[in-house]
Amino acid sequence: MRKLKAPDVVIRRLALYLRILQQIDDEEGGRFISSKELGDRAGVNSAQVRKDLALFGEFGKQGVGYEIGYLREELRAILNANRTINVAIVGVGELGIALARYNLRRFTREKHYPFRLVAAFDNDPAKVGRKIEKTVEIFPISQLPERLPELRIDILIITVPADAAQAVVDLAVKAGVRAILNFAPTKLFVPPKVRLHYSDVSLELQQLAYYLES
Amino acid sequence: MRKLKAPDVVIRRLALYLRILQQIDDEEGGRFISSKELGDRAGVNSAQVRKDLALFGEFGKQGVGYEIGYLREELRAILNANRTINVAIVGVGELGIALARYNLRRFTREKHYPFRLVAAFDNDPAKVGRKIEKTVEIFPISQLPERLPELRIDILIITVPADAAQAVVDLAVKAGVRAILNFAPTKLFVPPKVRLHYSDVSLELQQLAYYLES
DNA sequence: TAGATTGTTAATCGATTAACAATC
DNA sequence: TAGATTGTTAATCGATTAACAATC
Repeated sequence: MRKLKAPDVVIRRLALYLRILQQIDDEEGGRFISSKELGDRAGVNSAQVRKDLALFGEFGKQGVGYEIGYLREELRAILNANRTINVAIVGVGELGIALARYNLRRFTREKHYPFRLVAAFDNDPAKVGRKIEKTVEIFPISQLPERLPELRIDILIITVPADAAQAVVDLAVKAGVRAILNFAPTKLFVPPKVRLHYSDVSLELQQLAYYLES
Repeated sequence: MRKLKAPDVVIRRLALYLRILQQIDDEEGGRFISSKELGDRAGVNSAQVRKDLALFGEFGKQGVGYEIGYLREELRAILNANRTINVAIVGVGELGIALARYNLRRFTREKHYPFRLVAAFDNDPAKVGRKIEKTVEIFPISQLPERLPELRIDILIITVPADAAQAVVDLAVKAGVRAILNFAPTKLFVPPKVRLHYSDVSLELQQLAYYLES
């Protein structure tokens, strides 16, 4: 039901609020936080904090604010951060390996990090069959259709070259993938029910370049 | 002057249009493109394409469309993609190295790729003095203030751990940095004249997780 | 010329912020 | 109680889309 109403930008901010609450809890252990303070830390207006939260329920007390531990758990539930999310990477190049290790390290070290890397895929015969950090097996991309349901992969990270990305995505969509994070610098096409986000470093750089003195 | 009027989201789309035009030019070599077709390829409305471009001039011909080579050069000029942009990376961990190599490779292989990696910075004595791919020297972070002007660094990429990022940024700001791309999963504070963009993988994953079935 | 497409104005849509009664 | 802060409605702001005269 909630999927119907909340805009994407609100979900992004909820994820940010959650991160902030987890940091506060770890470091300070204070009990209540006002929308003003949470907003300041997140860089948004306090009215926006209250409005974002109000889309999902009433979590605060007038005159007091939000109980930090309670709000944190509510946000974890809303964002599915209270269960393990299985992630796989397609494309075991430099970036793929860097992201894999980054993810493995955070999963090992942080008690609440929900993203577990369960597999990697690549077409290079020299890579297939090997493991990343002795734990994550590398499968051929052709095995995506079987492995996706078998390993209960929730999110697929795409780090193959741009000209290979659409074919990978087509295969994954046919196998029923629901969420994709694409690092390839190209637009991809998926059916509406599949969630697709982009992370595009060279587009970011190009955007920043605009603001330099010419 | 142009810095005054164009919203951030327009600049992002201009960078996308430019990428598309460069691809078309490389592959097909057609002469004109309509706002309809460019919009379809970019995933935006044709009126939006025309409005975005109209902020910077009149680049099209009624009844015909936009001459591809001409529009491409105009966009390259607007976005500063027609000159070399010097980039440096602070934080030579997995991600930093992956981004460095990725950038070096594209600079070598693509004739119009404007981003050149000129330096890296890290505090690990085992890394300082070594080079990435035999070309990019690693300096201690303490040398940021001298190297920034000396190497004419335009954009700084931050890949240090979250708890070290603000100190790095403070140092860079004092040394006059103008644009920063931050990969550390934390909010950073900079004066308004400094342009700061974020690339936050775990926030993206958390956002995607929301859309999964609970 | 007739058809197509631009540049731009007007209409719509959605998101952000201000304001305030309710209430802890 | 008095002060503070929520949840929510109303006002504002800005971005997107539709429409169309101008014109290639």
